[in-house]
Amino acid sequence: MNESEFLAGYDPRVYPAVAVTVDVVALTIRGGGLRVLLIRRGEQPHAGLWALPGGFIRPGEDLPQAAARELAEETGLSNLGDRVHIEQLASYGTPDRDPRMRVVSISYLAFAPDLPDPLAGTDAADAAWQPVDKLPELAFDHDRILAHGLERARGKLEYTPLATAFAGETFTISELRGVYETVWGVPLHAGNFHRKILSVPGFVESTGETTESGGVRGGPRAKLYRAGDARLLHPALLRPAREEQIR
Amino acid sequence: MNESEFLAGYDPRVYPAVAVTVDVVALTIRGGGLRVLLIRRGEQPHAGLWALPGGFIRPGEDLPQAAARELAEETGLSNLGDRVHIEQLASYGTPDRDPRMRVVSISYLAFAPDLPDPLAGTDAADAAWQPVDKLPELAFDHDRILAHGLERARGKLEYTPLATAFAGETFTISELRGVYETVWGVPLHAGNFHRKILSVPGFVESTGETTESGGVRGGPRAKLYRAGDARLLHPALLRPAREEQIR
DNA sequence: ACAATAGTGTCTATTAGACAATATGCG
DNA sequence: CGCATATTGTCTAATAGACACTATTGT
Repeated sequence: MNESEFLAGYDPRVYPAVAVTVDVVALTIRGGGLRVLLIRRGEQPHAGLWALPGGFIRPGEDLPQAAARELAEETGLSNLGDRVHIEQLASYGTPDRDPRMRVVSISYLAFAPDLPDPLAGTDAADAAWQPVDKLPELAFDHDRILAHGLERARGKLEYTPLATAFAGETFTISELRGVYETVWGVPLHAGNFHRKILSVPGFVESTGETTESGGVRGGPRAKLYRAGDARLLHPALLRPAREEQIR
Repeated sequence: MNESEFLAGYDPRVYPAVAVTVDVVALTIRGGGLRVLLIRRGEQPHAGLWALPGGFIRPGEDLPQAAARELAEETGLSNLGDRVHIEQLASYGTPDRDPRMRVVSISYLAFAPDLPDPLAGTDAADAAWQPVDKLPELAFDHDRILAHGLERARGKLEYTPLATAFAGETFTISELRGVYETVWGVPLHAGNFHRKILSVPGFVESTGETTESGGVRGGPRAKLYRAGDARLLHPALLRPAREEQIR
């Protein structure tokens, strides 16, 4: 190892600057479908394209904190705090993923109940919840990040109670089934689903209340539940076998 | 938003430098137990403490490439390429996790069959495979990263064929069972395990060969298998229920 | 011979899933 | 009234796990 290698290996300050950003894949269920929060970029690069909300981390700011800030700031949705579940997704650092400079992005995955329409934030020309099955072209490598987020979300519904994060404070079993059907994109058997949910310890707990009225097309009032204290579902709710995804 | 906020939000160059490192949690099975590759730091900070192999990313270098390089470089183990499975674990960016400067670390998780002893690399005073249940104090927040890696590894054995990455090119069902027992830390029923493995499509495929001899304490020769083409195990191999881990 | 291990057989409790039945409430 | 929906019941096939058995090989 010569001196320049030594320096290159040991002192990061000889490098061109590396910027660190957070990007947020925020998912919700709206209009009967799964939607992701996108902002339209107001500035170069990729001005005019849609992108995930995100931006540079600030000094002294922890990563999850930066993700929450970007989500709130770029959409005008504040006070999200306790209604949104947020977790780290993955990091992306391919050298040319941003034309300006070396940018490493830490992505976060957020699950939200149906929220108000976002307001375009400070550096966004526009912001909207967009259906994940009818997406515009995305800036940078955000299509890849989003695909990764969707895959993660679908998987986590199986073995965690995360589906409740898409529902309101209280919900019916049918509403919960709607979450699974929407995220997984498959119809589920109402009766078996109902029994299965109630058989998983700690998934949901009864509020003792029922809905005010039956469904719009009739039917009895449904019992209301809130999220239970389980962090893992045991046994898990497995998706119908997907032979093609195994290999 | 005033001008300084504007600048802080838009131009990363006004920030103090952020350094990006990769750290690798490399796991193997040795001496009947699960072990992790640690290096003893030769330099400040935390000189003398054990740490995960890792270091700053280099210009033009992709993140997985950096992880593979650090693993090879800091241990003297080269040509690992095709024998080691490596995947991204998580990222850590708490502001004060490194006393020198703001450092964001992307961690990688590696699974390896039993490899030769590492050689201390260029900036490591020492390097060794150390049992995960008898660890020394670790530098930085590496204990947290390692704990996260172990948790991930244990979980992935359930629904992916990753256990084969701990075995050699070919292996017996008993050896594979040993991997599960070691990583999970629980004994498994030999007969039921055997049947279960063979029932999962694409997990293992027979080589048609058997071991050269029986076990050291007797027994018939075992059939040899190699990893199959499945990427997911279906149905999964679930760990015995862990009531305490659910909530 | 004896002990250890590979591999297979069998039985039972549990579970997933198909299907049915009943009751409630909307139009 | 007629239909959609919530909830519960029943049956069957598949599975996990306990246990047992046979065959093979090292000491």
